[in-house]
Amino acid sequence: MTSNASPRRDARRNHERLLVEARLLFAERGVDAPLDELATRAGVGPGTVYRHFANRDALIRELYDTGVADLHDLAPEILGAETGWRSIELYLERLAEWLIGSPYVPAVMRRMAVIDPSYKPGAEFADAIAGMVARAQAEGSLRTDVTAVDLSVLVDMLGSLGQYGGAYLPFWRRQLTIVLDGLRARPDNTPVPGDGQAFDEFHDMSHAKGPRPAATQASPHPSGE
Amino acid sequence: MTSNASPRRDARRNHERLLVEARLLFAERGVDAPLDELATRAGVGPGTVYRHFANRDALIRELYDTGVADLHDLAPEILGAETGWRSIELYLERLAEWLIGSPYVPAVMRRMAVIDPSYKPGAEFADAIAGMVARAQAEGSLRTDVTAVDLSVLVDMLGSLGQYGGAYLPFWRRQLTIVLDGLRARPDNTPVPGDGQAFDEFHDMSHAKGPRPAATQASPHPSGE
DNA sequence: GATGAAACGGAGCCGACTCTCCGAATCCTA
DNA sequence: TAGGATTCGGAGAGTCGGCTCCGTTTCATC
Repeated sequence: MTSNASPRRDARRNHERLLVEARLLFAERGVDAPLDELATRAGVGPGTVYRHFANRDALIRELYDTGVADLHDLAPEILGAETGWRSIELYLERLAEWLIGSPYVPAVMRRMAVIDPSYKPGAEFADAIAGMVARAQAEGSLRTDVTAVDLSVLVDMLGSLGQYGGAYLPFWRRQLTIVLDGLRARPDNTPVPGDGQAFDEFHDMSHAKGPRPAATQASPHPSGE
Repeated sequence: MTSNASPRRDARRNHERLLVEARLLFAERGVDAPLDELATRAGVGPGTVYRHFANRDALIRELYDTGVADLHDLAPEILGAETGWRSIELYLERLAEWLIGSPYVPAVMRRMAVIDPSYKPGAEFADAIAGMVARAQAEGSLRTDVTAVDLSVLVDMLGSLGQYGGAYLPFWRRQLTIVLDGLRARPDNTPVPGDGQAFDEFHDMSHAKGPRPAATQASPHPSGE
């Protein structure tokens, strides 16, 4: 919101091209892909990249913001479903579909946590999701031993299939079906072990800076095996 | 198996240290992390890194091989379970646990596909897994509309939680429970949509070079939103 | 169309990373 | 413990990507 004067048409066009190509490039090669290549792909000079985005971090932040805006667009349909169970179905399906179609998102989220850990737009979704879960559980359709965080984690798990590229796109709904069947309230379900997490922890988790090292010990296979 | 002469003790020790630190480093910062930092972390000079691994690709290949060896160690317990269903449980649990504890694996697999797409050790697992699935389905415990590939994909999904770092480690079994409940044969399951994939396709998928671009279009949110 | 302002392109500087080379240090054998 | 071979350490050459600067081009307005 600096000056309300419209930028020139060519500037606006280049800005859009850069965002579009950045999503493709970051999805393919990670958020550290050379920005000179971004320039080439977008058909502009390197200088133009830096005119639009002060540096890589600024570009990542803008991609992050458009992602959050996407989520806001999805919310009404999901939360407004006729039954609580239908909301759950839509939540998993729409969000997983979006994640799979936006494979740059996980890397951008993780990098944002490094750039500015205090930046948490979208925190307002927490209450809505918790309400959705409570509704479906009161209705008797969703098993009562899962939490809103568990659902969000399942969404991320399904979304991780986006890493597998376009070849997998026709198949992820198979896993979605299995997960949804596992979420139904049923007398003979195995109880979910342990306690759920708070929603705050989910933000930190889904934006994890990277795997914490402690878990990785030496492989039992010394070397030349 | 080049020369059977043992390397010097310090050489062997450094080789192990480098592998251990490489797993940590690649998990934290990706497979493109600077090798000079690997040297620092392992407490050796940069020259030593290149004495042990001709280049980054050689290091990645060796990490890949130790991972495949880990899998060979896991196979007997999983395949030798008393019931078909128990095999399925162990397959999901043990492999997911391993993946989560080895967060360098996905990146290393993807990079290996780039380095040498023809290198596919572990292809011999396909028949064993297919047999395990057939056994559990014949037994009536595993739903019949899932394939061996579906299970492998579920393992990768669970394993993707390793990306979330140590903070999540106590929780992934919650999602495992849900998935297992979704895999049980039940009269009122939702049929899994579409056809399953061949196992060959799974190798290419799990080693996907990176998300194929086609799926990522522009966000509907032009820019300054 | 002329004019001023805004945006563009790309050459080039700077810092970071990869990998090499060789004198110094360490290890094994006798 | 002495000798010979192997390995180590780190300085430095070469390369690559991030980012800047400014002459040139494009755009909006009159």
